[in-house]
Amino acid sequence: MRITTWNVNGLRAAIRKGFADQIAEIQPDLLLLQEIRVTPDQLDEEWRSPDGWHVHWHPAQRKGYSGTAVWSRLPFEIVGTGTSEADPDDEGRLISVLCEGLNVSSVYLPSGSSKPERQIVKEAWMNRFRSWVTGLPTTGPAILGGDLNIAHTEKDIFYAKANEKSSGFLPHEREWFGDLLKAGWHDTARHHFGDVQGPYSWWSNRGRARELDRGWRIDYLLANAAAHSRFRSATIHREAGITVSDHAPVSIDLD
Amino acid sequence: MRITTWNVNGLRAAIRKGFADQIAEIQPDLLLLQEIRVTPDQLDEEWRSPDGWHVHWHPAQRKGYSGTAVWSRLPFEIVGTGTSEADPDDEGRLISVLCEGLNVSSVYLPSGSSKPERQIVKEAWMNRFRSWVTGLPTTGPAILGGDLNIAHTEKDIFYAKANEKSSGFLPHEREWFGDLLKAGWHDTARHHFGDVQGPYSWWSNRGRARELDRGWRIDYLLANAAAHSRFRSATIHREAGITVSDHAPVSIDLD
DNA sequence: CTTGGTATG
DNA sequence: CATAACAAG
Repeated sequence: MRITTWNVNGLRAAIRKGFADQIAEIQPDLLLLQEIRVTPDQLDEEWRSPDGWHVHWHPAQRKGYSGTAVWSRLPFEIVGTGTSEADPDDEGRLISVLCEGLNVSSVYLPSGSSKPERQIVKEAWMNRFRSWVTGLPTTGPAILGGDLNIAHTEKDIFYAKANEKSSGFLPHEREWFGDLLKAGWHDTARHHFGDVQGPYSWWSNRGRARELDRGWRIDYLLANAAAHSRFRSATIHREAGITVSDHAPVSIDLD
Repeated sequence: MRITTWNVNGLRAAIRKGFADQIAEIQPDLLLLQEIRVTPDQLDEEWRSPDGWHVHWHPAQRKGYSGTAVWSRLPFEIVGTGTSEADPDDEGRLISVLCEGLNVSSVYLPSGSSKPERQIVKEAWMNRFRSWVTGLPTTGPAILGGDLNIAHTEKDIFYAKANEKSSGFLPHEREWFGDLLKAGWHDTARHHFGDVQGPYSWWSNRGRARELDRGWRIDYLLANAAAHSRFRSATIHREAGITVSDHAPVSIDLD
């Protein structure tokens, strides 16, 4: 089965720019979306309940902002949203589902790059997310997929030196990500591609960052032990996204 | 000499869509602009001080909103802005210049169509404008050009019946316009085209209003007696504007 | 339906 | 540099 995660940077814009064709090409069984920036009622019926898919939307309260979703070819049940009972998750950043015994989450960590206040929000979110991950059931296979807005190592970012003080590549953010791996989560794409530079999953819209492949790898599919034992391969669809989003879709194939 | 008035609906957008070509085509000696929606400092030097023109900008205080300008091939002096000493005209709606003995004004009356408060503002503006017109020197030739946001008669609007209660075609607005004519101002385009339906100078962006020519004539060049004695012809450049603004440029040729 | 400003990424 | 909400026309 194929699981794909994609920060679409506004689903309505993505649809205009060829989202459907790219999904038809990638053929995921499970599709984790981030930054949908839409509520279902703003979509045509055709997109709100697309033919051949089971879909769950988890939009933000605020219009045109953030939001995640899960699309699946097979039926699934919602396990939960947000990091705890106490977390209303009104920015629509975390949704977990159970599909064919596989626990799959679509997550969109806040960006901290716009202003210091947002970095505070990001770090609070990272803390809550860590607690939430720790509390996940350890028995069945599980996948954490989404835009974590953090590049892990110097292999995951083109301009490592220049970004040592940038949100998304701060030492303590990289360490936070490392802790997830230490806790038994596998970075599937890194596992697949080995110790090479890249491949990246996000490029700034400014300048010619994408064309020059000056990107960051901030979109991940993390697998726990049970899921990782079924891992076959990983793909970063670097061409697929070009016309659609500033992020590339990222996929894994599991047995 | 040719005088042209044009509500450009955002000069920066107009420039992107071919403003320069249209002006080169029309070849005005005096160009009265409305709804420039820009301050000179937001323009490149090339547009702030265009080659071969004397230009005066009268922007609104508020960014991206309203504003008028006068462009002239020959030098001119500013006679004044706003309707009185007491009127700061901070929406940049009225500028008068003196060029070769001709008194020329570019005026942009408020629209009242968005909400009742704006209709109040429009009517206050109409009253001040009437006083201002009355106080103009009666000796030399004078032209009042611009977007008055009022269609005068049923010949000046496609859907007369449907718009009897619409701002821009209200009985007292039409009467206010009639009073200008009674005070000795000549509606040059109407004089030129005679008692026919149209030609219109503005079409809604909604539906296919322009294609179906369901428009309004709300852009005028009014001439006092001295100017009207020099009147030769009038043109509504119905094709020129199509790619640029929702208003067509309107011109007169004077001896 | 379009412009342009703003917030956010 | 792009998306989307908004205010205004």
